[in-house]
Amino acid sequence: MKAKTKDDYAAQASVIKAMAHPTRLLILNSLKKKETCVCELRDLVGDDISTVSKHLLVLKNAGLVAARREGNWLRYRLLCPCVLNFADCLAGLKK
Amino acid sequence: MKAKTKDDYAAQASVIKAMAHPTRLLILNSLKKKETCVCELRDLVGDDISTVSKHLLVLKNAGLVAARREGNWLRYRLLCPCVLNFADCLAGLKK
DNA sequence: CAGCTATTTGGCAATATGGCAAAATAGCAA
DNA sequence: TTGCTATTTTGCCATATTGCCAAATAGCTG
Repeated sequence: MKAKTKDDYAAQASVIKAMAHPTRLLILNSLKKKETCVCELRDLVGDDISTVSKHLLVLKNAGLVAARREGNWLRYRLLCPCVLNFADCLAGLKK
Repeated sequence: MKAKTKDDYAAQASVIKAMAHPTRLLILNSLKKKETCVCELRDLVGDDISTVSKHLLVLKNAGLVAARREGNWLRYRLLCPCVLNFADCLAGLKK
């Protein structure tokens, strides 16, 4: 692995920042199991649907998820399952 | 892996948030190579030393680094190298 | 002790973020 | 077209974060 520039770190940090929220981690974990529409995710996390939508936008901009329209529903899916390996690695840290 | 509670996600998110900054990623990568004192890290990142110190505090509170005093110097070291595997996984995402 | 170096802390202004609600948009069906 | 549902966008406000400077602290040496 070569030396990284500040830009490299900024790019990584922006993706990590996208994960750095409890609700978004919950969403990512849920998407690991299956493609899910926004309304299901709203029921899961319990926040206002506009809030859930904003979280999904954050994840989409970070390149972590993608959406596919199916009739009225947008089904989101996880693009990078490796992020959850990381979450598991962290789970071992604190306990 | 069992279902996680909101608290589990909050704990994970707080660690991830600690990583979600370009300067802190740079610091973590540097610490992977060797224990490093604050003044060396200041030269590396180029910010004011108080700013670097605050970043290190964030990392310490997250449980990612620890400090050891050696004379006048505090040498910081990385507690959880696995976090960098994650960063590498992300690096593969964008390119 | 005084004087020095390394580091942390407090305060502050600028900026970013989270979440709610209202308005806007996209697609379906009659 | 109108009406309906699912979703996104926008505006707003409260809160959190960032990074600088100055002051305070911790440990060394003489």
